[in-house]
Amino acid sequence: MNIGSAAKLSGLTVKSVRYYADIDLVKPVINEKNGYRDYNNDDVAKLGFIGQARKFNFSIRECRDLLSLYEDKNRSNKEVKKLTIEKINEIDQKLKELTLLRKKLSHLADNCKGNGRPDCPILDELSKLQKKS
Amino acid sequence: MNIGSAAKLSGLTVKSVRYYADIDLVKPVINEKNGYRDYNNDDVAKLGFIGQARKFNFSIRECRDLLSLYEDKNRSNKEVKKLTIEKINEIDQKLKELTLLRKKLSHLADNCKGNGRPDCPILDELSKLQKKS
DNA sequence: ATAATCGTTCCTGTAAGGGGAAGGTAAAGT
DNA sequence: ACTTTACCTTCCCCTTACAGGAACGATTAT
Repeated sequence: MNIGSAAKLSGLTVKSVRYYADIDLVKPVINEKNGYRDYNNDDVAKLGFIGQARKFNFSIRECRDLLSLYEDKNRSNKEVKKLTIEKINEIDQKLKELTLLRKKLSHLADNCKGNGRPDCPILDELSKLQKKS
Repeated sequence: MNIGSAAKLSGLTVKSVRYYADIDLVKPVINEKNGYRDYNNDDVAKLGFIGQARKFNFSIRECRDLLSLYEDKNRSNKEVKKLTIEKINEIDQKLKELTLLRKKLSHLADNCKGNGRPDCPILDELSKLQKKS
């Protein structure tokens, strides 16, 4: 099938599918007659798989790893679980950072009356050169 | 002072300081003799201000806004507070997304034994084409 | 035959700089 | 005075994961 159908079936954009072909992630056969990319059902499954993994925040590099595990029928579920746990840890780290950031920002906001006067504790705070992070 | 000193005093990298000059965020005087950028204390204060705002996750575009408020002695603290609240809301949104993502991922991980066998519920799940997000 | 839709490649842009090359300038050591 | 070292400059490529669009060819529908 052509790229449009493959994109629709896998739930991706044509741009993404073409990009994945460019970076050798999912390489279709090339139709010699017209130069069109020709995708089969297996390719569509891989594309869908990647789409899901991307939704789970896996990078393209990680998708590549997952895909090779996905294609290897003798792979160990240990590696897959390891990748997943690492991703969870990453997310936890990000959550921690964002939570701290939110705390600091709301502290700033709480101290500012927002009453239209020129004095602003937020700007005052931002203008302090801080030596320690 | 030269760019190196300005960078050190403001806690930024030389690359960043030069970049901020390139995008007209903090424009130093140019020394006609040697073409060097010449920063004064006021510039350093602005650079430090930007560095702080960046740490608080404000984008360059937002830093530009904050900076013009910072420089305007008659500004209203209302606008500054508004920007801050918006940033907090953004962070809340991101926190929500990440939390959901974490839940989904740990659900995946929980269902996988990771015992070295080839069957992997994680890959099985990722290979499902999902119609609804 | 013609128009609409689909496909192709190629170029540009995104955010916010990092890395490094090539070359000029200034300060410090000998 | 001379050399080494340190610092400055511009310029270009690299990063992520595509999106947007131009220019042009192929296929399909009217």
